[in-house]
Amino acid sequence: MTVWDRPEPPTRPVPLDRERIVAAAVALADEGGLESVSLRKVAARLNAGPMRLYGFIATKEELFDLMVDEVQAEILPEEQPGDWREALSVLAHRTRQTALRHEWLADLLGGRPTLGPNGLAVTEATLAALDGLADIDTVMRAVETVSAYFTGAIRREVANLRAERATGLSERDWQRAHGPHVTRMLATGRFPSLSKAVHDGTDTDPETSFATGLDWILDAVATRLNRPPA
Amino acid sequence: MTVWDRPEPPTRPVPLDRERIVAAAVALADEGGLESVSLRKVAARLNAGPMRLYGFIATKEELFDLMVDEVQAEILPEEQPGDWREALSVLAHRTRQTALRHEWLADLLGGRPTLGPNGLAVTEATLAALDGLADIDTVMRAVETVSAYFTGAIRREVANLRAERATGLSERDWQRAHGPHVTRMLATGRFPSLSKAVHDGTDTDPETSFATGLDWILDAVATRLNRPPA
DNA sequence: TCTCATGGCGATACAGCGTATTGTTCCGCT
DNA sequence: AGCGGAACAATACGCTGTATCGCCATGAGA
Repeated sequence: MTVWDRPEPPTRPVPLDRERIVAAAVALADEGGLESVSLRKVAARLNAGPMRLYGFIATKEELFDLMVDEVQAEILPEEQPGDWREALSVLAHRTRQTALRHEWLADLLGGRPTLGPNGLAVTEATLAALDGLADIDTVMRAVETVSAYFTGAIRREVANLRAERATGLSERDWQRAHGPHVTRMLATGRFPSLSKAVHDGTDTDPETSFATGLDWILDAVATRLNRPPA
Repeated sequence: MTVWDRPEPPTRPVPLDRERIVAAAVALADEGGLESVSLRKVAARLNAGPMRLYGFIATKEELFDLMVDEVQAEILPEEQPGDWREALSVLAHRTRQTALRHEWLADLLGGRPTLGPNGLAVTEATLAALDGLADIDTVMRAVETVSAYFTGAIRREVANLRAERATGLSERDWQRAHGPHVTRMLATGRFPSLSKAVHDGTDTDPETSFATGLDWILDAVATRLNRPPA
């Protein structure tokens, strides 16, 4: 019985690990959004049956948690910059960029506490930026305020982006884009300030808008630091 | 053939309308969260088949939009208060309270543009509070910043609330509550600032935390107003 | 070297989902 | 009186997350 007679041993299935699973899930989400991530499709990408995944995750939500943690690795900058303000600003902007690269992240951002290694690292980096510049409680308030801001801002930005994509491609022209409905509503005269804003407002690009709001908030933070611990 | 002989006409089904549909959906969501809102269950509450709903909505997402707009009615205060700062503050706090009454709102907040009548009314009220106090673009930046903040803050608050509920009921004790995982991670020494924060930080109640961050931001807004139009 | 237990894995199954399609039934108009 | 059309119900399809079960390859022990 030579080698040639013996059949190859039945190919043991490619071993799986969380890394590969999460990578597949992220790829799917990048291509078709969160809702096109199904355990079946993820498994299929790895030539496995759906049930195989349950050795590594207990629930679909857990997979989402892993996905979030995975892309949070992209948030941390290579090197921490010098002053607290730049550090926070960089973290915020990198979070935004990550969310624009993985739009589904916007759906998950802030939805659950991020306790994974990368999530903790991001939190650590944020806290570290302000470490020693004020009492702990002030620091925490600052961190929470800043991150609440960019969570919300990113979410809205992505939401608007999708809405624009859905109605056609007009970036300008709220009115014509969002269909006659808004136009009609504004015409009722019940929303004078809104009408004025829509009519006269300059169309600021999202990035500057994001940066401006962030700057305001960092200003506010600045005034609470440095102030001696009373 | 008297009335008594004639059988009652076959009970025509109770007429449906969006209001009743949305009310049923909101009730369902209040009881069991967003994920327990299914078209079948909503319809069942109204003694109807699932397909009946499609006369009033085209898609489940539309139902969600209607639900959001419905509860946004709870945000508008009875009377607009005097100064811009209080107006914005009240709107933010009322949004928060609404989200605490309807936790599922946190899942939807900021997820899609709110173009319904109540949504527009809320936007109008927000813009109106600042109307005339600065050039339009500054006003818009302010509105967006403030609402990005409270969107994010509310989301996180609800997320934490759920996490606490899930792990048991300990409000304090991050560590023991979130299980050994966080404890172990902190013990690695890779997150010094975070450890310090968890260890030494006072446990601020969510409402004050929310209010404080909001105040900071309103301070920041204040410094951009009043400043004469250059 | 043979045997048996073990544990990973695939298949199957189930209940539920959103929605398309297809009947059916009744109302109001001509 | 009869008919057109709309409102409504039933059925069906493809998909979902997950529980369960039975198999079979592998490694340990005799």
